Amino acid sequence: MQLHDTLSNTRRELLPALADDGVVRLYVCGVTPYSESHVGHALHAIVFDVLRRYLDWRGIPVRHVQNFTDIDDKLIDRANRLGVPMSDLAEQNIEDYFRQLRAMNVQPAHVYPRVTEVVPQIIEFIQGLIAKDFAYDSGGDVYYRVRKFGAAYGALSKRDVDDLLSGARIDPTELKSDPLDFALWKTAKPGEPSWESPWGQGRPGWHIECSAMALHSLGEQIDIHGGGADLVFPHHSNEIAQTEAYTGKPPFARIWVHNALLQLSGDKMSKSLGNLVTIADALERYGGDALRMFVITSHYRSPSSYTDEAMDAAKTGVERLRNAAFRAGASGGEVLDAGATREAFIEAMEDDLNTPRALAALFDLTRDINRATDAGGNTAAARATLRELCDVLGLSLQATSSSAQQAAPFIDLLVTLRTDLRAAKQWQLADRVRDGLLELGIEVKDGPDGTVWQAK
RNA sequence: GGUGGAGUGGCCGAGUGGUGAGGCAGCGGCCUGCAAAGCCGUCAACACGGGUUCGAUUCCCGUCUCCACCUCCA
Repeated sequence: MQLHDTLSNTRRELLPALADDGVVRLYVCGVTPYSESHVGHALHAIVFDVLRRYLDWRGIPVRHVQNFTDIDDKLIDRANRLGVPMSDLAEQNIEDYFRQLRAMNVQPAHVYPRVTEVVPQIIEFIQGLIAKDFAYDSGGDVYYRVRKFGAAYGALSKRDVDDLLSGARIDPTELKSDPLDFALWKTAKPGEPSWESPWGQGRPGWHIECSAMALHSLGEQIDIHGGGADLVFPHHSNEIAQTEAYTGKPPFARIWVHNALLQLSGDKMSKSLGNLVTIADALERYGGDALRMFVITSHYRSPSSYTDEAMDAAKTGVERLRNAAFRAGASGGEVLDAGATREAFIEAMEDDLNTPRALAALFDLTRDINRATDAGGNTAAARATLRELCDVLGLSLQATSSSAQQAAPFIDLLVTLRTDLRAAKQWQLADRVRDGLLELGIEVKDGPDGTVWQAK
């Protein structure tokens, strides 16, 4: 499989995996659980879930790690404002996030490390950097010597280290010896959660957290490091600098995979307040499959905009796939072969996870299935393939909500009654039943083999 | 200002030096008691100006516009 690598700006072959055991090591920068997750986080989760699912499906062993940054400035601020412990706030948001991942049919990562679980390892990491003179203690803060790492520091973000100087943040309270240096450890301020360290009470900086968690959950070198494109600089640049300086084993990651960010346009009025759409909003309005369809409709490196029109189209598209995947068909007749679809699907996915093209193959198969079914052909195997490939993309194709499930006996009764009315050519009454059900979100469809219904 | 990316038919969105992407919507037809679903047909694009080429949406140059990053962010 070929994946675009941000560092070399080229496509790289994923296999073979770096480690002897052949397991692809995948580290993805996760969320900071300081507030509700928005659809951008959903896109991120779905993109890497599709990658993970595809590798699983191809029989490629993968170890997927995604962290939670549960020590963080914003987390501290918000917890203080709410008057709750930082850990409670983080826990609450992590629980919500997990629930939403399930609703989006995202397979859990193998490990979800948290910063609070690896503080001793972080301290050890920093000590190692100090021992190699890549870091220095300055009044209880510890900073990383960016200059010492050299020009390689700007490689990922394609920036010249000297150019970075002009943009470097100057905070008078910090005790850096060079403006480019960044904090590995921060002295505790009053009211902040803190941990004991050789440099006094304090807490880790953001960047060192991910380096330490990746190192301790996957090892010194990994195959894929993923995250949002907004993390390229400085977060991932810093990760490379820290980890490679510490281990002395470049490259830290063979392939850097960055998903483009979701635009939240179309809502000009609330621009000032941040026109964020939460995952919960999107799920309630369109459902997990539609959200996922929206994401995989475009390539993960192309920025896309979340709009109602796009979501409506995605939802309708899912229904088209679902209708074909579960369409009743004849068991006799000519057997429809889906082999070409499978090949096209794999070819697209191998090509830097080209989900739009993979999806196009599935829609082609959908048309073939419908056509063959109309012609009395045997599409059972083709439909099974469609369902299988949809599953690789993480589309659940589940039509019926739990509430509709509970009402199923009553709906069945109404539908049976309506069938009797139709047999008696009582069209007006039959239509009243159908219209009434539609208003309740139940769609009734009459086919040659009888009437079926499903929740819209 | 710097770095990177993008401008494709009504909308979303792939891709390619010359062959139909795909989806959603529209239109006409078939099917249906009527619908829905489905099928067939149809419509239409490659920001602008140059250049290379037998031929460019696809390569090169320029212009315009948009976005991201350069500060916390998936």
